[in-house]
Amino acid sequence: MADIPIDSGKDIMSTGKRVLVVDDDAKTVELVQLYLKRDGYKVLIAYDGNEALHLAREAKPDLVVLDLMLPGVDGLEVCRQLREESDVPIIMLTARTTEADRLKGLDLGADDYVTKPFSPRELAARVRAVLRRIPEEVLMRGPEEVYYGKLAVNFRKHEATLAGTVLNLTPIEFKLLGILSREPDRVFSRAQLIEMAVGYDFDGFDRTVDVHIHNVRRKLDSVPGHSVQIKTVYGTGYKLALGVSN
Amino acid sequence: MADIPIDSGKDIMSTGKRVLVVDDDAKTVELVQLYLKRDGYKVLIAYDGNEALHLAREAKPDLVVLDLMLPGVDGLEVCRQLREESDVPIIMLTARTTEADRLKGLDLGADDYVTKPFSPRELAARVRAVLRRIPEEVLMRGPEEVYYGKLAVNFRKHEATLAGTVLNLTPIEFKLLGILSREPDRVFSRAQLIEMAVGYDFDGFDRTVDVHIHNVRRKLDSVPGHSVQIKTVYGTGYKLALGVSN
DNA sequence: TCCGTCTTAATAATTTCTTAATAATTAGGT
DNA sequence: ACCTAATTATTAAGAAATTATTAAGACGGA
Repeated sequence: MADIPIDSGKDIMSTGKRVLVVDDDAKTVELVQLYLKRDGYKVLIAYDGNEALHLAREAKPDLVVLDLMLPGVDGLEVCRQLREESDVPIIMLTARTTEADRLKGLDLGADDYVTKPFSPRELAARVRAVLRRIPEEVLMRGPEEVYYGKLAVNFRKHEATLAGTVLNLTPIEFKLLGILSREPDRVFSRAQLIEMAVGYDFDGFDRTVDVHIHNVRRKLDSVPGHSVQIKTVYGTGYKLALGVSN
Repeated sequence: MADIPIDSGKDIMSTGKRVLVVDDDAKTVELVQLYLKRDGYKVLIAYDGNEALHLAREAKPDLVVLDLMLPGVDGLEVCRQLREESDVPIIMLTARTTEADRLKGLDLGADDYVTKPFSPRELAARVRAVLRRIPEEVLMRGPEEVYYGKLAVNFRKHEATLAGTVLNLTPIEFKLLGILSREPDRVFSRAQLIEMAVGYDFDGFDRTVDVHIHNVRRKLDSVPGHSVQIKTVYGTGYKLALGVSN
């Protein structure tokens, strides 16, 4: 097999997100743990419902893999409790596959299902899928580096330079400039920019973009003798353009 | 215009929009269906390309979720066909496809894509996101740029040029000129123009258009050596026409 | 804890929209 | 041609909407 995992996941690795695995079967847990660790996640383990709830409150994991069949507090109950306390994504492990069961899980806020018996590979892929809120493809597709005026944006190095000077951009700033650079002159709405740079599930406020754009502009302007600028299109959004040299 | 919530996703529920899901894998379809239904959409299902095209023509869905790997007619082909017939937004489901495949899909007019395996919750969120920005992109659909005489209106750049000179138009002015340019020589009433350029719920009075038209004319006239003009049709409205060069 | 980043909120600055008043033009009847 | 009523053009000012800027708090990671 192509031994390159479906989505390279390497970006996620570095983030070291925490995944809480809840299952009373030690063997299952071990197997899952192995695969998740290989993907670079930190794995927390709970063998029953109470432990799960406790750990979830303590460690605030980024995702919970939850078996429905648990000793003590039932899996569905755990799910409901978790939902009351946070928005942490939940992947349910279940042997039962009736429509009713699925619906129940959905109503309780599960993000995805994996039915037992499952392949740990599949589970790992689903974990990546749930945690992958911003498709890295958005930034990684297309050429490795794009140029516009004296601006160069290198996506492999994750680095932008203007007239040879390295711009010290934060992650969001880099994504914004990357998006704009890919299609200079095209206008992007704030909603589009937010979605592509922050994530489709961002539930904040459009105007956050303004601040990021402002900061990118500030950094662009700190480099003298170029003409790349982010233009405001009143009532619509922003676009990258060449203006008067500064 | 305050207290109407700006649409935090799930408000769309009440609209009951129709989503066509095209995939040959019954399990995938079922899962997607569950999540979309929970969000209040009416879900139509097709298991192959022909069925999909048929249903799309029949039911005119508001959005299509389209798997690329289909038996019979290929997903890309379905995408292309759909695009020829309508502007319905398309979200593509791609398994591990090559870069080339994805770009192809986007070139064919897909609005977004999700790679398998995906979290159904993510898909639901994307559906909301795409449907949310339809109104703002309504002008973007159709041709990216239209020409009339020496006038060019580019919707992607949100920029109009006359004889190569950029016209500095306000949002409403741009929309007005865009509407007129799409169908030169056709007369539009003030009510039509107001509705299309300002909004369905404008509660002001018709004559406001006159001022905007006046301003567009002024900006057109500031460019010498062309012949594009907005003509007044007494008692009826305005239209775009070619007149004597100025 | 310290540091960098993100988000939000408040306020300032800017641009655009609408209205209203007046002038100019048109159409139609005489 | 002339007169009149209706329609449109022009202008400027105040209102409204959008964007810029700044700073403070939240949050997570070294």
